Amino acid sequence: MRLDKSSAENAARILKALAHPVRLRIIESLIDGEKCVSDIIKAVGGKQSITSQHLNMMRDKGVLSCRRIGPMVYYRIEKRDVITVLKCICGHKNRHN
Amino acid sequence: MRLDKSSAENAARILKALAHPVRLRIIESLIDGEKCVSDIIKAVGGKQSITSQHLNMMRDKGVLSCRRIGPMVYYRIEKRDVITVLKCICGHKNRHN
DNA sequence: TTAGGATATTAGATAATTCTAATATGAAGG
DNA sequence: CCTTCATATTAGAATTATCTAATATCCTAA
Repeated sequence: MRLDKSSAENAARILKALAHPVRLRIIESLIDGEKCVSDIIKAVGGKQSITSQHLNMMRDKGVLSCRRIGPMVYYRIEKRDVITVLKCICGHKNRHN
Repeated sequence: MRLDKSSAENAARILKALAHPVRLRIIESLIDGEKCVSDIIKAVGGKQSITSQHLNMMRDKGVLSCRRIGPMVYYRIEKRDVITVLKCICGHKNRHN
């Protein structure tokens, strides 16, 4: 795999962008396609401001991207690998490894 | 996928356990089998105390496990999924998504 | 042009991580 | 017993993440 210092930092940055329960749920809600912010808020059930901050953070890290259509902003998953990561980690609620 | 609040928290906990460059490198160094602490330290090139703290932290979260043989403690990957996560995230140094 | 809905930004408080340096423990040989 | 090598633990400082609440922006219809 050859994980030199800077690739490790890069990978860690992406993983940090995922490592929050609300952010994971946001990603899950976007698996089947883009959604506008208010729909994301409904899906994850959080406050507007916090959700917006999480969205912004993930966009910064390249995990999500967005486009505006009229007054709404639609977010979608840009780094599709995170879906694999999510599925891989979530298959393990009750298993031991 | 059905990511309820508590599964999301669980998944986030594991991802947090991975989301650090040194910890990723520790995991990489353990892919091909268990290693004692001093060999891990050599492999990742960090300080003894910090490496020990990271090892301990990942053991706490169930990512690693260890056994003592004489004066040495051997760590190994307990949650093999993290290898998939690592490979999946690391394949993307230069790709755009 | 202004009002309202949709989203973003900000500042500051609180909490969690990470690092540092020092000290502690544990095993084994002499 | 002591010493030494291997590892763990600790306390506190420094950094970074998160939440809160308030305010700002952006778009569109009237």
